[in-house]
Amino acid sequence: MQQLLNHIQNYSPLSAAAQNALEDCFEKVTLPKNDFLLTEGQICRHLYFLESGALRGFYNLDGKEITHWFGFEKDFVTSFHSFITHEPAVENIQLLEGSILWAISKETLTALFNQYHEIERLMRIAYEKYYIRLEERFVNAQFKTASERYENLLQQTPHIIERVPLGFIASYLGISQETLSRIRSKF
Amino acid sequence: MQQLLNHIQNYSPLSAAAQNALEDCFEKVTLPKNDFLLTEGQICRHLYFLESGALRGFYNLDGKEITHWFGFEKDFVTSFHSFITHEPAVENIQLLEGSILWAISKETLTALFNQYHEIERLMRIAYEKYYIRLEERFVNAQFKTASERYENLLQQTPHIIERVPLGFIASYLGISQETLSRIRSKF
DNA sequence: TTCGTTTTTTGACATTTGTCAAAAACTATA
DNA sequence: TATAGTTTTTGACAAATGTCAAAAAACGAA
Repeated sequence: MQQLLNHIQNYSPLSAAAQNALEDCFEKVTLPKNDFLLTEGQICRHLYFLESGALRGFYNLDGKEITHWFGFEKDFVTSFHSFITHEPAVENIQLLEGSILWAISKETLTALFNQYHEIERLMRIAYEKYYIRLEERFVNAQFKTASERYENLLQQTPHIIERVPLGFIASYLGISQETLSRIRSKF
Repeated sequence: MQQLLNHIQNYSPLSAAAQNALEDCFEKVTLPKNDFLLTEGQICRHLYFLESGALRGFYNLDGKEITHWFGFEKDFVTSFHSFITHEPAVENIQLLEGSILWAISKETLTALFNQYHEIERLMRIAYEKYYIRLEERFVNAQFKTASERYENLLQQTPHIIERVPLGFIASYLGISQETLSRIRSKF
């Protein structure tokens, strides 16, 4: 929990009262490897902070699992579309490692926003960060070649390669596993 | 200006005081076709609301212009990365049509956030909307074929095709102009 | 309208990436 | 350490998309 409070105060400082309120409202969740945090069709009603561990978001397309994002330590994770719109999620969230998470429901978070301007500010800033992170992934996906995307990954988030099977990484990069394997053999 | 106030109150209601503050802080900008709102290397210090007209964001890669987004009526536009991080923009923003915009500087906006919780809330909600919009574009870019992306565009934002040259649309979809032309000939 | 410019389409070919099947390498565990 | 299961690599070929050059069409100003 302290890790969560420390982390978010990199975004914006919090009063003691707001910190206490957050402590009261987040609930600890411990899950083993391969468990699901969410399965498609459910409405995702929680935002999670990943204290330790790793997970992936994936959806099914023509019988194949398409992994489109990963979460690691200090990431906020949720099925954003479902969480924001209250529509059923199209994706699954599955643990890649045994993990410790802190969960807060949308209702509780909304109540905190009403009570503490500073918490809503935090969220506004978090969205900024996540927006530009996504924007970068978008540009990579749309305008870079498969090799460039892999090299980017090597340079910017090498920890992913060490912790995640290559099959998941291939679809994270938007290429087939075979192509990824061939790219890797050229180094 | 009234259009701006109406539009954002779809997100979240505003007190009269907040509305007046916004009215005082946004400045009207009128620009002719082909003018630049921003050129690469500049720090983008403003957020704009596009009341009427159209524009594009593009950057240069190997001598080619890569258009990666468009803005139309009722869109908030800025170079998000630059606006958020205060780093020089890698992109240019150019008017596709003569346009009317409302501009607010980041400093002024920050001051409004401090004064009006409800305005910061509005921004938090706006980021939510823009986040899931971008997420959808990302999934399209990474996991859909060129034809699927074009069909998507036809169904979801047909106005783009009517108002923007095909060359820009091709790079918006992440394909070459020739490929786009061939896809179109199949309908 | 006509001329010059810009935009869009078409053709020929090259390159990248995907698919399917099989082999090889790795991992966990009995 | 032997074995079954999983993950990764390799090969052969197919499909999608890109590139370059030229033709055709559309557009705008005089």
